[in-house]
Amino acid sequence: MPSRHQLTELQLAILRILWDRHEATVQDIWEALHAERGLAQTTVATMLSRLERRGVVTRRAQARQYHYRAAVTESGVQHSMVGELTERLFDGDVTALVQHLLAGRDMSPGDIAKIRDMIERVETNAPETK
Amino acid sequence: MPSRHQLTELQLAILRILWDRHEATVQDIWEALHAERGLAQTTVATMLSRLERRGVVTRRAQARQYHYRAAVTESGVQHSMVGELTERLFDGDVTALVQHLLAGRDMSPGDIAKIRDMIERVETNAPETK
DNA sequence: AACTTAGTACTACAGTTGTAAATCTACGCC
DNA sequence: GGCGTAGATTTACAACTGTAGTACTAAGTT
Repeated sequence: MPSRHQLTELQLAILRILWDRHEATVQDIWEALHAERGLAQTTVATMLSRLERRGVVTRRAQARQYHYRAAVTESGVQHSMVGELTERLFDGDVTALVQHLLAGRDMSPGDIAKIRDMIERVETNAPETK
Repeated sequence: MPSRHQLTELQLAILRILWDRHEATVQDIWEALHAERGLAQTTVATMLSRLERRGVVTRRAQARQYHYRAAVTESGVQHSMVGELTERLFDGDVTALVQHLLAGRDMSPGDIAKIRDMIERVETNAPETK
């Protein structure tokens, strides 16, 4: 089990960029973010340093600049954060989470149909997977 | 849309208790929590005061004691927290979240079957709900 | 060799959380 | 009517986050 990731919105925004382009400098990330958020470059740099210290990203110095990479995978983070939420809000019951999604007005009939198809596919391909 | 709830593990633990019993004193909550967490009563009291200040719970004085109630519903919190997570991790795509759940090893075949049934029920009862 | 400059590191600060000790206060009892 | 006490309020503090200004440093430029 990979370590529990507890990441905030801004931290995730940064990670999303790193997942997208595999490697990026403070500049790159600042450019990608500052339109919507109007952050200073130093803010982004500070965040990246802290994430590096925590082991969430890695850096590599090149030509007077750091090049950052995500040290955690997107699906790993999804897994641990969804797991955490399921634990906290639905007492670990994944079906309760899905039930909640189906009951709310968050899904269109199209979405539901899509999920039905996904399930069909899963059950067909691995009907007996323990 | 109800306000965005951003609640931590301990805050949710407290809310879970309030949701369960509708109303509780600091004592009650402390008793329910201290076995697993070993918190001091004042810690619980501090948390409750802060939650009250934030409007997450309400209190009512009675016989030299406060009686607390949740000011937010469980499904409301679920809704906003799941929504937030879906936004942050799956770019708002609920089906991507479900896909993630189906792809991971978080679900047993029984869970999947259960979900299939849920969907069937939803689609049968409200096939044309816009 | 001095100057500019780009980029990093250091410092700072307010707000929140988890944690709890210390203190205040009103009741009920002798 | 003074006193113990149960519960609330106040105060405290370290860690983390978001935010960013300031300082430092090495590279290239003249």
